[in-house]
Amino acid sequence: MGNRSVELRIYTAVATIPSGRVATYGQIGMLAGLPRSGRLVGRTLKNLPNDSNLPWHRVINASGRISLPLDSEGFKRQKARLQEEGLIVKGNRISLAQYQWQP
DNA sequence: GGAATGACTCTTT
DNA sequence: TAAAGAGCCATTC
Repeated sequence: MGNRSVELRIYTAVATIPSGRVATYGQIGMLAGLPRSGRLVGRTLKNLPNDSNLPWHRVINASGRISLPLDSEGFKRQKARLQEEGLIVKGNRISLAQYQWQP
């Protein structure tokens, strides 16, 4: 098994989230082989280039909410993309019971 | 090596 | 349901 950077493993995990579903930061950490690394996952996604085609918008926090500031551009983009995929987003809330990805 | 950092999470109030 | 506290991890300085 070749050693891949933490960054790359997180990217790979995020890329597997299917359209119309969401995963939590902690969940992505687990899938990337980095348990309890939610904060790390969030920090890594923040550093993504704007032109990245990674489905970062499908990652939300364990409370079922978008973790970006409500008034930020990032928040608007994430919410819009999720809605485009058919999810119901009320304010910054999303139903994990209904949309959380179960790998 | 030690301290600070962040798109987090779990438990307890 | 919301708020506060402590815990966690890799990266950066």
